[in-house]
Amino acid sequence: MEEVMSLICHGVKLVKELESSLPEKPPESLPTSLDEISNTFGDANERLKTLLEIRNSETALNQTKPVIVSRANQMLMQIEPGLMQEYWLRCGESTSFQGTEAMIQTQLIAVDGGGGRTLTASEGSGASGSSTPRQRRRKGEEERTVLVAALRTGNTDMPPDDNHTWRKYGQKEILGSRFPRAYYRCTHQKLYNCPAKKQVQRLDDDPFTFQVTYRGSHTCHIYSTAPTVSAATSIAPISSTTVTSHSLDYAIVNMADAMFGSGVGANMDFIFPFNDPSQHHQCFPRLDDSERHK
DNA sequence: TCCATTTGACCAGT
DNA sequence: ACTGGTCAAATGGA
Repeated sequence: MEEVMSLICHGVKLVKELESSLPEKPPESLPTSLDEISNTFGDANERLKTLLEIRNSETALNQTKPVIVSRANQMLMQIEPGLMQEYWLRCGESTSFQGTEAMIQTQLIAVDGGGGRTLTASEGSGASGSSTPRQRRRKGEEERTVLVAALRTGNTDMPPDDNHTWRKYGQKEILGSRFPRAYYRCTHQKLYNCPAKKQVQRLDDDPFTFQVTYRGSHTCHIYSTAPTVSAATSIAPISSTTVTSHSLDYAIVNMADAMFGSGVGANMDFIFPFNDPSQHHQCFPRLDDSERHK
């Protein structure tokens, strides 16, 4: 891990050097510098992915509860203590910071098949005489569980904004849990038949961490092309296999954006796979009330 | 009036 | 029988 840290640190240093020398730097020398930065971060990224894969497989084998540590934060603090502090200061209390904090997910802790099923119209007739059958969880339905840090400011009861609009449709006391579980569905469920849902629950042993389980994917489209990095940096990547490493990617790009301006992160596409269509959110971003459909 | 949230009840799965 | 997921009526805010 130290190796990865030093690589990231080196990459950050290179970016800083490039930034400071940018005005007088001849354009011909830019590709070399960018290549060097690209290789450094790319190497760190690859090593980090390998490490995290090993770690995740160990977790799965041990069947132990994941340690709730904002690992990316800790790592970055280790790299350069002042860096994170400056990053936070630059971000202040802004939404982007909260989103980033939210995105610093620590582990992909579960992908299971679920136990329920979806009733068909014919078999759902028993639901208290209701004309519409109750939708139950699909067996084998895609499910991604991530841990996100609670907001330290504002309403800490709310899960961090993930740039989607969710409507709460239920809350349950869960046996053995100190905190209730909240159930959300996509606001556009009816309008666009969007099946995306999420469950949010505080962890018993760490009330400042939410366990967020996403089910279904958004079908309410807006992006006809790839979203910009500024969008990507404020939207948590949703993938059953790449959540952890990409979160770190986003965190690092966010830091770069905050440290060096929004352009830097955008220029880091070559390092982090924002161009991967599977990473694109397809749901509408939050709309102002005035813009919301009536 | 519309929309989001709350909350008790219902129901499928185990 | 118990638990978790969902529904839907009631309520409140804009």
